[in-house]
Amino acid sequence: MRTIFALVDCNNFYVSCERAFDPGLNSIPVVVLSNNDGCIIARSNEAKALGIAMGAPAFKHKEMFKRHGVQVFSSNYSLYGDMSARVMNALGRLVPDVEVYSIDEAFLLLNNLPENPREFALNISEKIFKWTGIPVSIGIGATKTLAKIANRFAKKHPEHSGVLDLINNPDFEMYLRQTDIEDIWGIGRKYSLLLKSYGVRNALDFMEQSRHWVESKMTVTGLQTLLEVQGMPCFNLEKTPVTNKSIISSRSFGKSVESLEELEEALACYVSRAAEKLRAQGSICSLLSVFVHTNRFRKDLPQYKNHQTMRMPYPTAYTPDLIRYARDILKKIYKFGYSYKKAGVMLSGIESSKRVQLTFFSPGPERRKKEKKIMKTMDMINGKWGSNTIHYAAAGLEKSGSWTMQRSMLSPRYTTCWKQVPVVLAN
DNA sequence: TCTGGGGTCCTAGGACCC
DNA sequence: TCTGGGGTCCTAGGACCC
Repeated sequence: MRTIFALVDCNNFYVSCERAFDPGLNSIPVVVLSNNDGCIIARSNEAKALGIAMGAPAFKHKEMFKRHGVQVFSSNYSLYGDMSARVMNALGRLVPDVEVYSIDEAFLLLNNLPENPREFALNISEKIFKWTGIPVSIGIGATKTLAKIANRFAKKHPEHSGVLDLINNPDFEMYLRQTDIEDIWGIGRKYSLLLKSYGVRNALDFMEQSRHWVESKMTVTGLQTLLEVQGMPCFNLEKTPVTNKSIISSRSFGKSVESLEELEEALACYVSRAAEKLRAQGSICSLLSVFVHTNRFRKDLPQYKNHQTMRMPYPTAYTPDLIRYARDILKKIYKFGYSYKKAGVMLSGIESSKRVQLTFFSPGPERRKKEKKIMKTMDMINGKWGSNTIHYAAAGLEKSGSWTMQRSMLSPRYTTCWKQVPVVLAN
């Protein structure tokens, strides 16, 4: 029995989330910006048609936004996260084997279907739209990589009605020929330049290369991509969510920051968030890294960046300890006289909190128990009443420092905040 | 004035050990 | 002048992804 993979991808996901609650946005150009309203990270088809590039800095487009009546939104991650969960849950009701791959993508297995995979996929996409208001495209192939390729065509060409099945497709070679080398999943900018320099321009060219040659140029990961394009699965469906091996929390600042005190405050906030994620996956960590850097785009200002990692005396998920260590590192890498634009922390050396390797320095069982209880209580309160309901004073009492984010065009939290739930007036 | 955030995997090279 | 051969572990950096 042959495995059939499908990739479900939400169309222009963040834009579609905004549209789901504001139909006035349909058929006009819409973009969503990154944190601090910095870059453009999602575009409606109308915005794409205006030539607005993914990742372009928003400030360079202000004029054209105005000229073309582009609707601009700050990113609203509570809304997108919740809408994503709705889509994934809906998929789970329709198909037994679902792998949530990213906030807007899921892989499915479509083996042993009673009907034709394409018909089945069309039905999925219709139901998802009906239940959540989010339009999706579905690509079907013998491997994940081929399903990805199919998905691009399903999305780009309306004649497919949002679904393309590449299995036993008579035009298979044509689709591969029309797939640029850099559009293959796993082949990025660097490798596509290299491959093109050898005349390998599209997925069909790539498919015809020898395993040995591809491995010698692109290591085993490239070889896996080759086999996948040739129809041999190297990547399976991963149903169980993986625990992260590293957790990063970092932000660019709303305005640049000079003082050690403000950096400490921002870092304490990032550490709190990272530690929350760490505990949520039932982990503890033994390595803590801190980094800071100035604004690399300001060529007129002196530049500085640095990072340092420390191994803690014993693995922990206890926020106050992590804040303390982060502050120690910061003091070592902080230099007076620079305008800092970004800082962050990374937790690594992650292991399960259930199998704690005790060391000579570990606190006694009584204290560990107490720390665990405090964290559990804090996480529970913040989970119930909203994040940051209680937090450490080190993270700043007034969230008004110049480091806090700018989000001047934020839509309401339609689905995750009672005060902002949309109201329908009947009369 | 204004340029995101968060991950994974692989490899090479150094430190260290016997 | 000549200076072993393996093995492991760790880290930094590069490539990729969304």
